[in-house]
Amino acid sequence: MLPVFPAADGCCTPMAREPLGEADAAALARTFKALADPVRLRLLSLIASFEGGQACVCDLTGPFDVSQPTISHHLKVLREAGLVGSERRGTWVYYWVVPAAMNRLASLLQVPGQVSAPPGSGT
Amino acid sequence: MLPVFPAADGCCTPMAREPLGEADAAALARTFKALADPVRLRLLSLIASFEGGQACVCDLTGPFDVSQPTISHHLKVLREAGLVGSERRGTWVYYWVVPAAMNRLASLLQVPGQVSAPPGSGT
DNA sequence: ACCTTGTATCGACGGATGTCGATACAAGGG
DNA sequence: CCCTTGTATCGACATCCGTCGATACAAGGT
Repeated sequence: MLPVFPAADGCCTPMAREPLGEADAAALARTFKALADPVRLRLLSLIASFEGGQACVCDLTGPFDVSQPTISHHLKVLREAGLVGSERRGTWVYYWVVPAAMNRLASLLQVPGQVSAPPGSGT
Repeated sequence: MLPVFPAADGCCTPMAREPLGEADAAALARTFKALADPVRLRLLSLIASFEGGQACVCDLTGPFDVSQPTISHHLKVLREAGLVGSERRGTWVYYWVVPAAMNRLASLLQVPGQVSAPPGSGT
């Protein structure tokens, strides 16, 4: 399984550089599955946007049209994917995003070479 | 639907910066769904790794344990997500990744504040 | 102790998704 | 033309996934 921590600009070989192995692809797919839901994406950006980068579940149930158990489920998915961390503080449970995990994904997606030119041009 | 073209290093506001709207989240989730499969991830990196950045379907069916219709299906998903482009050239159909789309996703995922500290990061 | 509030787990259900074989469509060669 | 090769579509099936209500667990106040 790919390590999650060492996120940096050039930490991970972009997947466009050499073919992904089966195991890596499976692990990566699991992570992207966690991102492949509108509620979870909004949860992530909502948590990250909170002051201090943290939010308790009570802050997160309001903005959504889904039930509290569903929010709890989505938070669990994000946590198990390593995208967020959580901690109980008294009565409340707080969540925060794990920047290293997000940045690692970002660097994996990066396609070197060109950024904003139409495909198939010359080459 | 979010535009796919204008990908650049700092083109799009990272989703960690302000809460994603419902529509944007839905569109983004659709894109990540396309990435949330091991076969599609390997296809993507395999295509990108080919010389010239292009591969015909006949190059892509071999490395996988799934049937040709399944590969064709996955390529369709990637194409409809805007992650790859395709073109028929004689008997064969060629695919290439769309760097702008990949880099846009990468910049959206980026969480500012804790990367690899480029020179002069004031935090 | 009890009750209240916050959060997580459980079981169930409907819809989405990955896979296949069969088959249709596209292009070129005999 | 027909046949061969390359690719896409179709229909069917099993599994996965998001959602819910009910309920269990956690912590603090009275």
